[in-house]
Amino acid sequence: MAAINRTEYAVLGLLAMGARTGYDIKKMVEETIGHFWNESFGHIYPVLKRLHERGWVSKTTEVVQGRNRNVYALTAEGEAALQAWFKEPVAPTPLRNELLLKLFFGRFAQPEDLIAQIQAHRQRQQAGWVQLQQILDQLPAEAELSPHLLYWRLTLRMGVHVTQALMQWGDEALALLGPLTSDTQTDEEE
Amino acid sequence: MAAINRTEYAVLGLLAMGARTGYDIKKMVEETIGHFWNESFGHIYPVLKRLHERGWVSKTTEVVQGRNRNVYALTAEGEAALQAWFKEPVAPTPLRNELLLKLFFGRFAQPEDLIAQIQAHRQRQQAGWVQLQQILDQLPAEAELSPHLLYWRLTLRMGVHVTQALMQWGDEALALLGPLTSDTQTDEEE
DNA sequence: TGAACCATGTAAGCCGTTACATGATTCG
DNA sequence: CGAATCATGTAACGGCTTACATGGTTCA
Repeated sequence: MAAINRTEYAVLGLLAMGARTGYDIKKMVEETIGHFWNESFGHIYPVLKRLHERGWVSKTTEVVQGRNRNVYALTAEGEAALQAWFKEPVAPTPLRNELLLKLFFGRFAQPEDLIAQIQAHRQRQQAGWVQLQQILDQLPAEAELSPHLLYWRLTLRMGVHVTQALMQWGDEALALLGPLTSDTQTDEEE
Repeated sequence: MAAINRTEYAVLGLLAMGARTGYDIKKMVEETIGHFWNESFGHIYPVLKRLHERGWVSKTTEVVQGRNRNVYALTAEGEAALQAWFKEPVAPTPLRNELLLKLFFGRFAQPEDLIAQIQAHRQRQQAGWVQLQQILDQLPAEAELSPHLLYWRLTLRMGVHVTQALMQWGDEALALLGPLTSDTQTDEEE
């Protein structure tokens, strides 16, 4: 109940950054914050509606070539709400790490399955790392162009740090589980 | 829809580890997997009911001193389902990192607010790190007692790796944002 | 012509939390 | 006696995704 709807702030932020329509917002999510945030149409449109009712965004319906298009923009109230949000502590996200859950119950699994899980995990991190590096390498090209760059780099850097840590953990975990081949599972007294 | 209910597997796993009642499960969540998983009564009881209807757990009602107590246990089908789950790839968690969201829109914030956010984040990580170390230090004492220990250590080690990475990132971020004091915000053309 | 993109929205439904409701026992 | 713990469950509600429904434009 007290849970603040974070989608609202993602939408406000993207409108501040130049998004104009619901469709725009969805596209920008994918192109920019997609590495750590996702939104679906089914949520964006109702949120825009609610934001409008609350007076945080203005709504103008443009008719472009027979088609209707709803153009939204931040109002002063919306801007103030965004400002206030920056002062708000981040809402604790419910913890739910399925890999750790599987691992925690690892004693009931076949070691091969666990090893496969960790290897898959390591590969995902590896792929993510490569992608992050590519984006970071391309960033400086358009530097100075946008005052947002510093902040974008910051978010990417968190990705790099965490991804590296997860790869290192993966190596460590595999080294620890390596000795356990299928024979170890066989001792099943209680 | 295709999204598998992960709570079900958390419940199955905890029953395999000795939990007997809904209350037990909730308590064990807090005592063991609480660092990366949480469950509420309001979800556990319905899940147990569903699991029972599906035949994955057995249900026995004990009457202990006038009180009713529902004791659950894994059935063969439940055990098989748990086994199968270990082979299943982890379901991708919807990404939602509010700190990164705030940071990404950082250009619209007062740098002081962002710095405060990162400092708070760093302190949370620091506290978490200390806690993890304490748990890890106490673990070896009861080593050999439980075949689960290896796996528990693995989950704790991921916490250590990630927490360290987040602290390092925090330091880096603070160093980058430090130069930006309130004067920088003042240039507001556009 | 068909695919991809632009564009908007609703409905169904699960996931999950919080609050509510109840009541016994144990321990300080 | 009162707090903490054991114990079970429901109701309300919000968050969010998926699927459904629709239709125009652009480009290969």
